[in-house]
Amino acid sequence: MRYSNYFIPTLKETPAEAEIVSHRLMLRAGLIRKLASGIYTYLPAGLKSLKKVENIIREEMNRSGAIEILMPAVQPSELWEESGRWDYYGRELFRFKDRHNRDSCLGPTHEEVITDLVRREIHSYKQMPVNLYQIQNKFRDEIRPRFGIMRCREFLMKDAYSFDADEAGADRSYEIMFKTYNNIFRRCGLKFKAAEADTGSIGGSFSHEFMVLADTGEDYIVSCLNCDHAANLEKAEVRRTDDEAGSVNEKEMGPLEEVETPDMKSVEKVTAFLSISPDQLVKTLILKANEEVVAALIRGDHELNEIKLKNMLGAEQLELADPQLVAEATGAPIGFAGPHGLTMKIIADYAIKGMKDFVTGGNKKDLHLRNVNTERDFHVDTFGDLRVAMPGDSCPRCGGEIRFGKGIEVGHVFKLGTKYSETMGAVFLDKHGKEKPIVMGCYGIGVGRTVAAAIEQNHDKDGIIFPITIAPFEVVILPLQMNEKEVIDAAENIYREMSEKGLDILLDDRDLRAGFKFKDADLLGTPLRITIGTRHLKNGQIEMKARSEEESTLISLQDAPALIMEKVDKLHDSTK
RNA sequence: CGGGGCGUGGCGCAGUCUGGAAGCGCACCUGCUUUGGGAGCAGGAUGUCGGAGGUUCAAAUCCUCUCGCCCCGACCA
Repeated sequence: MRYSNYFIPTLKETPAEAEIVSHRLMLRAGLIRKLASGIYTYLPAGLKSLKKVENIIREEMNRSGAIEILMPAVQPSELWEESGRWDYYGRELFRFKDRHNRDSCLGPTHEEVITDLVRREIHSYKQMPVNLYQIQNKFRDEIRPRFGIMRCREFLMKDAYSFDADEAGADRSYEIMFKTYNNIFRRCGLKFKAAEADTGSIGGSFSHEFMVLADTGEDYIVSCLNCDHAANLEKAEVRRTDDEAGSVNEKEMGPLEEVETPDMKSVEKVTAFLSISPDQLVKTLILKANEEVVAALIRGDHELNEIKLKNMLGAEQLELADPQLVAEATGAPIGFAGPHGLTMKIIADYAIKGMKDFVTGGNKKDLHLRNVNTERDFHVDTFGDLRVAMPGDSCPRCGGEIRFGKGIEVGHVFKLGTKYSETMGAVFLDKHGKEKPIVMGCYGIGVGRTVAAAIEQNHDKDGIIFPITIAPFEVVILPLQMNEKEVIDAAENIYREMSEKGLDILLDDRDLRAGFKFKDADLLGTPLRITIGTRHLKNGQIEMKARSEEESTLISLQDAPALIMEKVDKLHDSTK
């Protein structure tokens, strides 16, 4: 491609709206432009990068045996009402009415459409397993779009859906996708982790998120330094320790006593006043799960993980009770709730189990209780893993040291089970002629987000450092003196010869100063730069420099094609 | 939806408090010089000051309403 005939509008200054590095660089390098909040145009170079990711995905999906289809973005409300998600998905669904006043929406995901297709077409175990995927724009009316291409309202996504006759088959399909995703992200040149995750509004029995490790990520992940376990913080299990197991001998317990704690509503204030440490206090949180009021007990220095509680209760909605409800339920204002004397269901974190003579609220204004003990003073309905994992905890699998980090979710694989096939009646006949629901899985990849994540992970002060597999161009040629015939000829020859060998090359044939071309080349992040200038050309030499390396090397004009090819191959090898 | 901030030439901003000729840098156009890390000089073009209404002799500036964008939070593959 000749720069003079192409369109890469770079910016010297950063637009004020861009906060994170990938957003800034994508705007500055002329890859994207915004149309409205969370709605972006891909400019030519941005689109090339997007297409390269798309092609890697397509190749690996096809290799795994998955089959490409294309479903409509416009979907009728009936299907969503059938699955129950017309209401459940909520405000995030872009809805509209057509001219006949029929309710419709723009697809944020395609479980309903694919399940509808499959229930019409698949009737026998002989037709499975099958995995159908598409690469298509998705629409989600995000509460708050942000970070440029990272969280948008319209975005390109690869979504795949697997269909199996039984659980074992579904597990195999999941496993194949898991491996395929590893191949895809490795080929994109990313450093990533597969983390255990919550299934959220997609539902299903288990899932993994593919997280690109980056400080600007929106998710927290916990990973083990010893084994390959990793999990999203909202899912991360807490390893139970031995002292949580033991029961406490009643004879050793101190007598329950009331203590005045005027206006002390926080853990800090109460513990400071009573000269105890936070792990000797138990917080009592009042929550509303669907319509039921429940109490959750958490040690003072721990934090409730609402998702764990939500899953344990099997609740669709869970929220902290408002002050009025807390007063009704406990008889005291917020800050003085305690389990003693409560009538509602009480759920306690495992850490409570081994505690003895702890402090709780007294269910009365300005009152706390000392020497509280489970069983003697109140009954716990269920113990469970309810708290957020924190530094100092150990790996739930191997007990190793765990590390906290941030990540960008670029892919998500779910084992759906029969959630959709049952509600939507996607059934088949097995070997014995018995009717069964199809066992499903679904697998998404954010294509644009993958490009943004790659930039988050690969950049420096001068611009992007694209992995060669997803760079808009593999090589950029900079002829520095556009008024010198020799320079132009050399550039044109290399350009022609390398293009014929199939390389993706940008020839910067603009009549600009050298500095300008260098700056633009660094910004766009093309992995390999060939500089041709009078300075070295008079010795028959040109300059070759990898964007990711500090040093450039002089090579002879004659050897250039072979050496460039060799270097390009080497850069590609690093993603294999 | 709650909190905070911002809308002035293509981009980045000053001017708004305290009303009185719309400015600066970059980009753009012309000419000359320059030419290996975002050139210099000279000249030039470019504005519904987000929009509507109001106050005033006079509004980018004050008042009311409204639209859009960004950040934090709640929410969310």
